[in-house]
Amino acid sequence: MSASTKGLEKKEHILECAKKLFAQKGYDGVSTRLLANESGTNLAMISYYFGSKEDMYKEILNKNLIHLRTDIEELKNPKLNPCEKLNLIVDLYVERFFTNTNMVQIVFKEISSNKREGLSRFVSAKMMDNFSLIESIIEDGFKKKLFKKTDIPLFIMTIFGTMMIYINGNYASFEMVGAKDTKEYLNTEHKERMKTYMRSLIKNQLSK
Amino acid sequence: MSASTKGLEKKEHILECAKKLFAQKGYDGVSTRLLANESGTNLAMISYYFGSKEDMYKEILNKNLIHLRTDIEELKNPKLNPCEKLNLIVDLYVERFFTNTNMVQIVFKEISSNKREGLSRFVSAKMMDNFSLIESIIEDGFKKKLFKKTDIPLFIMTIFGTMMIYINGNYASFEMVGAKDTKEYLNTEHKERMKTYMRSLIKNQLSK
DNA sequence: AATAAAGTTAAACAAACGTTTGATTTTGCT
DNA sequence: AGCAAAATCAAACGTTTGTTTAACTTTATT
Repeated sequence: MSASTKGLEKKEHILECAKKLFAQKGYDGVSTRLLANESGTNLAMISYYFGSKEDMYKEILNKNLIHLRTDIEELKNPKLNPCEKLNLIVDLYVERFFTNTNMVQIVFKEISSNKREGLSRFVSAKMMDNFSLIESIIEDGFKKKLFKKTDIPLFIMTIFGTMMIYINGNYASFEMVGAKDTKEYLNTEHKERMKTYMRSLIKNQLSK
Repeated sequence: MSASTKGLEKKEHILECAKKLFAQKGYDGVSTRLLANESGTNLAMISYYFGSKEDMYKEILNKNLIHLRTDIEELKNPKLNPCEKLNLIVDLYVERFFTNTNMVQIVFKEISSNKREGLSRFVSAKMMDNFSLIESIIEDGFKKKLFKKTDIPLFIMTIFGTMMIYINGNYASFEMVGAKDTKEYLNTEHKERMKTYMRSLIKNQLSK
């Protein structure tokens, strides 16, 4: 293995540890020394690889925000009606939220923070991209007289709010659904339960 | 005005500033010096009044958590059916969320944090109290065959998740609903809009 | 094998942190 | 007015913070 490859692996390892820590404790709650200990690397490696703590944080956001983005070819299939499209897209979000829990937590912490104004706006804008896709599908459903009227922005908040609170709620959330720990909370069974529920939400709120 | 009264007023003023700052930047994002500047007091007053930064934070939580609690006599009125009760309770939550935005933000930051384990569990438990009241009303609706079946824990997350993301979402949220700033975002018009929407959510998800 | 580049380290840096000190001023009470 | 308690202050405390340094080891290339 080449030195640069090994270097990249170590860099990735640090990023992975940082992601987990930021998700748990927030940006200000994670010191460079804690990160160095948890990742088993020397303190100086953070500056060496990333320049600064903040640059590392931004790199995590930049690298991972794309994973939360929905961009699937199937949605362009004209045979699918808006309801089917919506179910498809929400299924995908549940899937991604359940497999990128750390990122979901970081994104929400960032959005709900007023510390790094520019960054918050950037992350918010990325989320808005996701929202607008859903919005257009719902509006299409209106035009085709398939959906009843609802408050679209608030309904989109409902969709994301439900998933956000599920992923971010920790003890409160996983005790609610009767899971005994985080692992059980995020297993396939609970993921499918969420998908089923989200579909019922869409059906009840939109279908005539 | 007596010295002790004046002292209490100042103490309250510091608490009020701290609440706002913690809501914006999180516990670790607010230094005692920043708080001293923003509140126009001397740095030493924080220790003088509260003992420590953490004790002050806990005092904020203890003093304000009660405000998010729902405990109204009207709910015991047997003439109200479960749906009316649910509308009543959700109206109340919207009202409280809109008038205690700082506290909502702090509570959610605390719940979604893994930094102060004991405190997170404490705040989570307080929220669970609120959930259980809603849960019992929905279950009552089932028994009386007024409600159709749904995933109650997830529906409760939907209710709180929608309001949480509205209050916590900052730019992302208030741009979505077409508000130009925070003030407009939280005005009576938008509050009533949220109430109307929440009622539709309850009706569509629960009413047969 | 030699040289340069990349990676790693312990130690040190200045700045910011929460908190305490001791002196000083303001207040309430007799 | 005089005195004790409460409130306020600038300064300093010892830590912790993010970052840098300079010496070193390891790796890659010739």
